[in-house]
Amino acid sequence: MSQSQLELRHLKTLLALAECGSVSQAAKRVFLTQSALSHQLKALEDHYGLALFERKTQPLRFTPAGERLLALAREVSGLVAGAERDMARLREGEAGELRIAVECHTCFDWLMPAMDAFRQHWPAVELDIVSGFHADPVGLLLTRRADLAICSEAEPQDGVVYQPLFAYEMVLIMAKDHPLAAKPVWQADDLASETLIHYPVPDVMLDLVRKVLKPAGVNPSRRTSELTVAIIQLVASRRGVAAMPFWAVKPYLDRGYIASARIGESGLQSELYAALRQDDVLLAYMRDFLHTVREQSFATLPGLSVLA
Amino acid sequence: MSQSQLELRHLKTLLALAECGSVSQAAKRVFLTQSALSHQLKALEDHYGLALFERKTQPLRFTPAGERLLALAREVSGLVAGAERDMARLREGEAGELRIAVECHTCFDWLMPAMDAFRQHWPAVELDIVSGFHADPVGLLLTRRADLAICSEAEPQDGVVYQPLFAYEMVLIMAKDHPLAAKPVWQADDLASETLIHYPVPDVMLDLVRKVLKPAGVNPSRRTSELTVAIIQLVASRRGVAAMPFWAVKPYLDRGYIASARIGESGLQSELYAALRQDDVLLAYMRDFLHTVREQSFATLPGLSVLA
DNA sequence: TACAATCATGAGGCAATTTCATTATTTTAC
DNA sequence: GTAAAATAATGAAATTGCCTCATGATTGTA
Repeated sequence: MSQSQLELRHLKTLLALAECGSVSQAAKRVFLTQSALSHQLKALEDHYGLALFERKTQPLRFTPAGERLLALAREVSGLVAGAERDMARLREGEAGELRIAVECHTCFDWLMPAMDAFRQHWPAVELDIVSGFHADPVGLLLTRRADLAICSEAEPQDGVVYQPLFAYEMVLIMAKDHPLAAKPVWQADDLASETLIHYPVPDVMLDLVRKVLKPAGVNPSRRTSELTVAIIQLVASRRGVAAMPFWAVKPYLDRGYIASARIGESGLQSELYAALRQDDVLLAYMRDFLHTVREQSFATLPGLSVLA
Repeated sequence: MSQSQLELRHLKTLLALAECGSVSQAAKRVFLTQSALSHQLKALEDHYGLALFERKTQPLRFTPAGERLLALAREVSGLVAGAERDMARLREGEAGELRIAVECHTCFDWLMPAMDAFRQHWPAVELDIVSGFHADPVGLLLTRRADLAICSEAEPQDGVVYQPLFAYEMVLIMAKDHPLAAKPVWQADDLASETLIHYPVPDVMLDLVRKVLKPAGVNPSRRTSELTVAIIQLVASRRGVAAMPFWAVKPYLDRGYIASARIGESGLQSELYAALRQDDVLLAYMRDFLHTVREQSFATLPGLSVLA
């Protein structure tokens, strides 16, 4: 019967729990085991003599007591984050440079809000996006034309460190009245007679082509577009199909504009890493930026999962 | 090299540190050893890579980094306290009864502000003071005419529990031009030819008489007054001397209205306890009231010390 | 200068938290 | 409806981290 008092650790757990809707998912978010969180939550409930949430539902529902503690967690976590930023600035100064190289188009969806938040917190750090879509963003790091690169693979390289951001599933989208719209899982062959719509980037940067179509020897006809919304429009108008992150198309799926399918039996998983120069890993504003990206993304994008 | 993150425990330590001005005093306030706090603070400084305060001064001075964390602590502690009150209300309900029996006049100095704060937090609890100064306030508890008694000794009694509040020193006050005004320590004999001014209560409730004068067989002439300010006036006008809590007379000492002396070599220590019925010990509003009293008193009264 | 008070430090003990392994329960799929 | 999968609870073992103890260093004071 542990009688330990409330700690910030507990509040962080509650926040993760509210965002994930399940104990096991929340456990991944705070890098602990499901068991640890189960014990921790039970200890909290014992401490206050109150149930904090109903376990029999999915996603779980908080009780009024749970809601109250959750409200505290929300109030406190912002204050703590602000104080810790100030501590970092006191240690390392206010200024710095953060030029970001981006390799994927959809990244902008989550990058922009994160950059906006970051600008508020670190007004003296020069924040930039390195223009163009480079096939080798990591090269830009070493030649000091960028300070941070967003990439989908962590290829070991001297002097470069990869920090996991998050993982998500790429889904195939098609018109609602597409003949195969009801098929929940598509295989490479199903795409043989389709038109594939994608961003105008080299094939190596298209996971669907590189990981699925090429290995299967399937080569559908192509069409490109720069803008996500334009691709959605083309798909809805039966001009072809496209592979998109689930979180990018969920709003359109919910409104019934298009249909979606899983790619391959176990789905096409995508991962995102931030690459930094080894020397910059400990920079406070760098760490804070990555933290902001993760926080914001998990809070706003549906279907994300934690990346080791 | 501990890398543990910030916890509420650390913030509480910083608050105690700011109020006490020394690590060892703060340690008593949070019921830990000086060593524990020293380790804890060092861990914090290591964690942020910043000094939090200068140890070479008395009272210690916070660095800007320390001030920043202290500010966080102040913001957060209020929020946490509020949430924990709400949790208690959720568990036990809003209402209750809290009738307080008081045995000493000066208690009102700290009791009133505490009661005001409490009323804000527990509007549905009936808060009262049991009128008159009873020689046996604990009796009122058992006959259910009071729910809490303030007393200066913890005499064991069935069904009654004593909770320590705080300890302080009683000092002798006299006119500034009193012949013995420069004497730093008075003994019982020094009072033989004085007039002792005190509240109109039985001798057993006067620590000076019971613990010092009676054992020494000294019996000075007396004069009584109901009001603290009136007693101060009489003392300043050379009508006699009085024994008062240090914290009650400090403002007058600072302004030079009167002089003070220690009573006996090691001073006359007074203690205050709250007596409750055993059954009420776990009542949330009761615990919160006692907590409020301690917090408020330590924050506003000078020279208090912790009571085991 | 010595003494008292305060603070720092390292080692050791202990308790709180985490993990592991397993069982119970709920949800999903067929 | 049952089987399989996912999720949560539980107890025991292990680890981690915190606190205390004992002692030495430092600061302020008579």
